[in-house]
Amino acid sequence: MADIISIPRTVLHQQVGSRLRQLIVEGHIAPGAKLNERALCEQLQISRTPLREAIKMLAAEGLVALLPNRGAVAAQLSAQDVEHTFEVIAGLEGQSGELAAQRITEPELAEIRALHYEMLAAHTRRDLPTYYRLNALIHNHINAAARNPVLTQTYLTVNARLQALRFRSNFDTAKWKRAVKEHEKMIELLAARDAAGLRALLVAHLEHKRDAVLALMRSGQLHTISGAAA
Amino acid sequence: MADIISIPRTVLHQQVGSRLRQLIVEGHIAPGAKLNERALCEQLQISRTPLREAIKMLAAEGLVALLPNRGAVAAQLSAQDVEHTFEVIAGLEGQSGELAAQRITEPELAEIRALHYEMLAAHTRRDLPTYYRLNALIHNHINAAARNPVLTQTYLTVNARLQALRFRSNFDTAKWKRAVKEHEKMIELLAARDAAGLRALLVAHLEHKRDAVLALMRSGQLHTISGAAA
DNA sequence: GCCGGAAGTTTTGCATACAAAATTCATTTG
DNA sequence: CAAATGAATTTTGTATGCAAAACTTCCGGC
Repeated sequence: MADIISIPRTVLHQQVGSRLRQLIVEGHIAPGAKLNERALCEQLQISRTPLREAIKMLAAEGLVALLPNRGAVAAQLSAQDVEHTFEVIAGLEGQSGELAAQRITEPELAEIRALHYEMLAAHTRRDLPTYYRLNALIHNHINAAARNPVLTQTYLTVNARLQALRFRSNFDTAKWKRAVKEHEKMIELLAARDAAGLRALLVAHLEHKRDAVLALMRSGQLHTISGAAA
Repeated sequence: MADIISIPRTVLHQQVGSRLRQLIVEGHIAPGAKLNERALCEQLQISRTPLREAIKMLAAEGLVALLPNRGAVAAQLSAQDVEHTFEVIAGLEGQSGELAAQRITEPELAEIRALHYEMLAAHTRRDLPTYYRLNALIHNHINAAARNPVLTQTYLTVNARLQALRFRSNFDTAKWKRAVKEHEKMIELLAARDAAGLRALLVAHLEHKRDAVLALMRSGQLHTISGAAA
């Protein structure tokens, strides 16, 4: 019964995996940076075995790239990679919205509405960190309302690669305003149970985000090298 | 669509990962079966280290489940898991079709048409294995025409979980006929560059497949490992 | 006869050891 | 002085060793 609570000590390679994932997604390990096993072993106070197992997991998630006989590096997305990844994310989030519009309950909708108002407050105060936190929360709630753990898991895995770009630090005021507008429309469509409409909106929303990120990349404000991948 | 990068694999854990993936997807390791490290080490003639690293990769892909202090088992999907997974696959393949309709070239379309006629021949001969091979080939070609490696990779990873079900051994004649009809329509929509139409068709196609698989699961006819069935 | 538990065995998880490949660095040579 | 070469060092990849957890077996008690 208490299996949710009674997992205090998980296996080491899982812990290391979570920690590494955090380090990469939060940018403490920059895209393209080499993952030196000895250094990480010392830093995390573990031996190489669980570290290597964790690295292999992150490689399967697409967060690191394995170079034969040369270890692993944090994944570095080219402009094309970013486009492709956003395209997939748009599809996943669009489907998430489509399903959520069909399956969301009134209490869930109310909670999202509340979060939306909190977000408006953050926007008014120009409080970007809080805005981002609430923005992510709203998207997570929509995702949860879709009631499909496989979809959620897939979304989180692919999205982690984009989060590693750390494109949150810059934000254009006009674009911010548009994002807020889009969020307002989102709530309306959810309330109206307009599945197709919400899908379309979310896809458009992601396209705008993609364009913003690509613009940042081109302007060099993102530490990403436009490689010749794929 | 196998990995394009089929350079002679130099790293052992990659080889082991591919082999294990094959064993699970092809049903030689049944869903729910325990992965005994010692036994697999002897069978594959390797030590435990690369084996364990490979198992961690497969766990990240969702092909095996890790039980703390109790090793790993091949993933076993519940009816709900199957529904959720098909839902995601439908979205991915739908998007794949949508993009393919926009991006496919004439030569690619011609090749798919040719494969389609070969498939019709296999259907007429009631040659199920060839039919399946060609069916998979056509879907892979459509996927390739979408020109999004991230989408392809995501699709392959999620789809591998379903392939492990080995639901191909049984096929109803009426359903087979419908599947052929759907494929015919698919080509038409591709030729007409009807992106929305192809998406809708593929989603419906996957829904039918899902229903067939769920019916098989309920009747307990699943997990019957038919031989190579060449 | 069946259940519970303790000793023995197996298996897993982590650490370490060893070998091969890659990188570094100094030296040599044109 | 620059490029090339080769030895020394570092780093990765694989195998093995050891301890803890889980499973098995067998025995005694009810």
